Amino acid sequence: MIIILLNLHNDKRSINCKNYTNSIQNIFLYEVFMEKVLTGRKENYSQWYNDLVIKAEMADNSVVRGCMVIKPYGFAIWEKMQAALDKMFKDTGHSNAYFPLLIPKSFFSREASHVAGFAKECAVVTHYRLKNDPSGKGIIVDPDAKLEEELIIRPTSETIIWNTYKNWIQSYRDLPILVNQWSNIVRWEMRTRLFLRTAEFLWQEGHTAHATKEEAFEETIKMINVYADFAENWLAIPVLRGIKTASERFAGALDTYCIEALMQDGKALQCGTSHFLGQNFAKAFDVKFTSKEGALDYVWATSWGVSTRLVGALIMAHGDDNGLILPPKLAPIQVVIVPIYKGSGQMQEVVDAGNKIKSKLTAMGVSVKFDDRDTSSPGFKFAEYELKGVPVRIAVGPRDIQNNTVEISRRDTLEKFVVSQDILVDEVLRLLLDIQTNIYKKAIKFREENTFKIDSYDEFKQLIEQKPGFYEAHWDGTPETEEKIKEETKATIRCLPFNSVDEPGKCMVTGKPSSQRVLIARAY
RNA sequence: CGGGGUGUAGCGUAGCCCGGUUAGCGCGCCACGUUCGGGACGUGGAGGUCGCCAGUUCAAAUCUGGCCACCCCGACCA
Repeated sequence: MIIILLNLHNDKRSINCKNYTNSIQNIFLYEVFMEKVLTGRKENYSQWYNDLVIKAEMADNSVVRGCMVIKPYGFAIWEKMQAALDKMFKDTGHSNAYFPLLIPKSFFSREASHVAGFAKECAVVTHYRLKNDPSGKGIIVDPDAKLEEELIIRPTSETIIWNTYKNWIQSYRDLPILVNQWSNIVRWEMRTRLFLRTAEFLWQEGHTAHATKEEAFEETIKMINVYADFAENWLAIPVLRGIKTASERFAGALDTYCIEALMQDGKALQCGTSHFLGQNFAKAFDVKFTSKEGALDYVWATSWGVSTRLVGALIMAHGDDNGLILPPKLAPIQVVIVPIYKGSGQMQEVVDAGNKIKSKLTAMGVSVKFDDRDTSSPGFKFAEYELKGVPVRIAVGPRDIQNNTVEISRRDTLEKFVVSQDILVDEVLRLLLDIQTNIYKKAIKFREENTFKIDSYDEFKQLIEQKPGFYEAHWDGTPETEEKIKEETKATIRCLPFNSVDEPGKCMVTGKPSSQRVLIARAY
């Protein structure tokens, strides 16, 4: 009998087996069936991710290939990220501005490596008008409306910004310029995934101009540290800071710094980058300034950015088979209250109690949703908010009103307990803090358990298949060896981590001398 | 952009191989009633240009061609 049920369960057409399982009163299998809303992480991680993004109502695919619709719940998470980051940028002296979406094509050819890096994935605007198709079939591009100079939809804004900075900067007194912009950009990607890689995405890009190399360098490091701080204290995702190898460097940068995080499937995700641009863009756009001493010199530059990809990071770093697990600091809903009642007689009393709890928590700055919809059952709501990763759930029913209690459940551990309403607010505040640190600790533990020192290339080739994760290995510093590793193992050098100790060794591939271990992983 | 797969109601699908009634089923949705402490139940109901365009045929969800979209695997990337 059990075998039959399991088969039914695995069969996608098993819808009717609900009744069937009921009829033989097999409660256990019934529950297994009901929980089967998401694909399990172990079963198929990328399917789990795709399911979750859709089912938690974060985003949908658009009819336009590679583009996504960010739905209110997903966008609310992004807005919370924006608010936190924006404050951090302001606190470090930056101001927001906005530069245009469209960039003259010629701007891109000014900086040689920049154009080489982005040319392959640019959307181009060639015309400015449509007209009715003379053959009567819809609408066509008007061939008479061809642009003199074609425009590129920004894949990043260095060129348009440095062309503008030229007009802003004459003297050292005009420096530094510390500007950030929140915008969308388009990179015509071959293969896309919601939040992780889409043709259009939202991000912020900081663009700063400095009088000295030292100052620009300091800014580059400062901002990668801001990102690391944000990742760990807000996203609750531990990150490694480091410097990219030449081949992974931003097109047009002298150095690229990054934060790298480990996802639950053992793959690395680059979560933010900060570029030391040297004088490359100043030279390309002829941006010079007169120094205190009266000398004329090119301006020093940085740029740095994080994107809606961070929403994907959040999902993959913390989620479980029941759905999202959101860090309380970024959760659009921190606490959901679910009323439980029998019949309309009890309803009013319970709803009143729920509203009271809501206002008490709201007064303490907690974002609360009281879900008093009469159209779905408590059990349904429990599952729904677990899917959406709401950190704390409070259930109130007649029994609670009688005992002056509530039932609290925390999303990260799924533990449930009953507390007195007298200490409810304190308990919730404590829980929110605890969940924030707990999921961070859990992520650190996961990273520790999946970070390996490796010295043998043969061993590495096997292990990267069996136990994907972060690998620390010696590398001889040549692009040839880097390329070889990439080709043979699909893993890449993610970065040369800041925190790695000086440790003379031998390159695991060539045996040539190496001064430190680098971080190698398969990456998104 | 290369290899593979899939497209039938909002979602999941049967039917397609072998063309022929009114395209079947589950979830969801709507109405009413009973329910409500872990995804409730009953009764009734609505919902489909079978991805799009052409072709073959007396007749196309079904056969042929083209196109589009999505998924998986590669190359490229935040």
